[in-house]
Amino acid sequence: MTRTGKTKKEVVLEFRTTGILDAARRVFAAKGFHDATIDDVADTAGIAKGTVYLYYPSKQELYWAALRAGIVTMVEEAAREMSQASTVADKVHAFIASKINYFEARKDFFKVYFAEFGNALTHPAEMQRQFKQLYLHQARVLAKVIAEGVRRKELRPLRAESAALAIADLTRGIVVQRLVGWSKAPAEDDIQFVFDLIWKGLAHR
Amino acid sequence: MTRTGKTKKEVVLEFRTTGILDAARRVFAAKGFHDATIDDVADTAGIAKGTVYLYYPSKQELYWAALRAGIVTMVEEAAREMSQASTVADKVHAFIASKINYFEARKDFFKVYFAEFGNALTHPAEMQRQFKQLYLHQARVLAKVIAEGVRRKELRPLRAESAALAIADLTRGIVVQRLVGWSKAPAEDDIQFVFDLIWKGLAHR
Amino acid sequence: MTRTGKTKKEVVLEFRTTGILDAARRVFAAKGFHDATIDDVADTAGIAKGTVYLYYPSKQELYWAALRAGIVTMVEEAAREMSQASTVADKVHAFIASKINYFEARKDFFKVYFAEFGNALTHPAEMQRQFKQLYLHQARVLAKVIAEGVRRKELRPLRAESAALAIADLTRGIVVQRLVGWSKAPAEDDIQFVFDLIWKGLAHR
Amino acid sequence: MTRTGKTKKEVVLEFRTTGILDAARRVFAAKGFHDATIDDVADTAGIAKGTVYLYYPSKQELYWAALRAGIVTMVEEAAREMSQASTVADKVHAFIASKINYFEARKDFFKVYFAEFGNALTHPAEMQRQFKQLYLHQARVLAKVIAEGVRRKELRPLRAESAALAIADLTRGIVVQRLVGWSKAPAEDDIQFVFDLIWKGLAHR
DNA sequence: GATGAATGAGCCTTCATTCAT
DNA sequence: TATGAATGAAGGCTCATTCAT
Repeated sequence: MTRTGKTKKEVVLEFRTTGILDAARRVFAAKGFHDATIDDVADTAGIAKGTVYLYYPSKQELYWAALRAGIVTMVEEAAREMSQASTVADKVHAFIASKINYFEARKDFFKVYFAEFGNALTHPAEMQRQFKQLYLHQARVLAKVIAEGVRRKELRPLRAESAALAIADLTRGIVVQRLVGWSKAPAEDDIQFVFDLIWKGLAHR
Repeated sequence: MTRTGKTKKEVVLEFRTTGILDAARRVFAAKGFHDATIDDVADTAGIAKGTVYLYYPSKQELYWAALRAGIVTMVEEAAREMSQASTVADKVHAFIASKINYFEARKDFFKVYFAEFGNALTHPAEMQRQFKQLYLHQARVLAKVIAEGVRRKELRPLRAESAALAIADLTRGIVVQRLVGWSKAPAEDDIQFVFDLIWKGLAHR
Repeated sequence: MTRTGKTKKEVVLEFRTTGILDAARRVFAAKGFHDATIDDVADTAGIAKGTVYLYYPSKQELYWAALRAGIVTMVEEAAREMSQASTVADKVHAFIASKINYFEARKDFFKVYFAEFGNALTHPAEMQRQFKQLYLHQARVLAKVIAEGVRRKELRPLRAESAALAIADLTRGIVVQRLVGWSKAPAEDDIQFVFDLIWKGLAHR
Repeated sequence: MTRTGKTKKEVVLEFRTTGILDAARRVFAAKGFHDATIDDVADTAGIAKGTVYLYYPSKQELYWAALRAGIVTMVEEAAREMSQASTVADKVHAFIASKINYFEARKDFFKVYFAEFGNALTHPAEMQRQFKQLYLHQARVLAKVIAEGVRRKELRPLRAESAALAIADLTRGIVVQRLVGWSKAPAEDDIQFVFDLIWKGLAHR
């Protein structure tokens, strides 16, 4: 008894979409947006060039779709893991761990994500609302946690939003270090390092 | 009486070089590497397209030269200001202040610098030795300070190199916030915020 | 009781053929041959793209079929109306009136027809025998009438074939004027104008 | 003593412009707008594809430039020759002769001109103001002559504008006949035929 | 040195046509 | 028969780079 709930059309659509997005992620990660060609993506996906255009109307849209797909699940995952933690410390730890682990498993996506970061300043208009919203959303969730911690005196009084973004920066930075090979420590250690650093600061007590 | 010791040839060379680099920085900042054209740069510099090629062999080299010029003075400035500070805390503070102030005064350059950061992962080969060296150099100077502080028990025991890179990440992050307008605080306040955060951490004592 | 003598197959064939041809005429009229797509035609006809190919082997053939269909009935109509007139003058008048009225009622078709006229010189090979034959056929019918009129001294001695083509040109020209709005006169008046002009010439007696 | 009054730049500009326009006319005449490629034009002109774009911003603009160049001189020539004739009959004759002779010497251009005619109805917006103006201008000059003739009772009373357009249609028609080989008569004879037909009409006196 | 006209490789995108279902 | 997803050839246009003046 087929209870997939999906029509065959939907299955094909998802199959293609997934394949193309997957190929796009890999190609964009390897070459960057401009040096990647639709032919590269098509070849990688094992389909013809024109087929890509049946699913995405332009190279730019394909890029955004690939980016969005990764960000959405990243944000979801981080939110989920944070919500499962109870203390402020655990939530901050969960945020850091979630992102490092996510990118550890999706290095290709991280490259695309990180590159888009670099472009954000140059082409702010293109980093459309949706991405900014998505990005700010997770920062805001973290900021709330921090604000709550401050209120409860678990944290020092500080600008919650800026602190949240700082944590995201630190986390991203350590992922880069892992990717370029400057950090060969187990992910667990790096997670602990980042958490420790941001939690206790540099200073000796 | 200062005798520059420069021949006329050298003066012209520097004049052109400066003008082209200046134009390049502005154009690359505004459009990004790929969307910028050599014609844009030439027009901005007020010279002919061919002239650019008399001083830089390719668009890529021009880009790197513009990037390098900015990084070199940034690193020099940071090193100088750190050397003038005496305590570990002051040196860390000097590093942060130096970079925030430098970029505050050179927003165009920061955009180019930041964008290249995004590309670094995608094109590691192109982020040539020199940039990596330059970048790592300043991190290493900071790392030494941190290592020294750890040895003297002024800082908690931690991975000095990673901590140094983390400080650089945090600093860069706050510059971005300032650029996109998420932080409207005076530079002084942001400098203090970053220093404070990294020095004391989040946790309440 | 009329027994059409048509099998169901033939009925379907005609139904599809008519629908496609109808859509083709409208689409080609609106966009021209090159800018029209098979998808446009299929959408307009309310069928799938592939279905068009079940009835016409190529876009070019479809175009010709649409053109031919219109020309055939146009020629038939002109021939019929001319045959019902008795005098030379009436026959010439019938020719003019028939064409102006025909196009008046089928503006879409006229656009396709007129556009093909422009292409005829550029792609003479494509203006296949059939169209040339069709086109020349009606001209020849008219030429015979003129030749007959000349023989009977009802008309001045002149090259009958050229005169026939000239009448066709004049008629086509007035249809264009009506279409672009340069002539807002009732069709009757324009028919009279063309007939009058070609019959009496410019000169005052 | 060089008194060309042209700078070298202007000479080069004109040389290229002429060469490209010439090639464009030939290519568009041979293949039609859509089937002609910029590469075709460049090859015919003996230059590289990119060079075409240094002088014309798009294929469409190049086409219009080629069309305009021909129409302008055609209209000028017709106007000049008409102005040199004194009687109404002579002016009408001059108009017809001028156009037939012009196209006789520029068959390539006529094909482009005639094809554009076919497109005019389908893409009225593209048959920009300038062409319509140019085309109507010559018709209006002729219309004035006719109106004047009507006033002086040299011509029968008739709609001058429509008559002028009719003469243009007849003339264009005979050029087509000559081009496709349906008329092998000397140009002089065809000119006389058209003039005679339009002047006296079909009817025997 | 300085110029800018010329070059031509390269790529996104369209769409007629095919064919498995 | 009907469908529409898939194909891939083709072409307009850009722009880094060259080189004659």
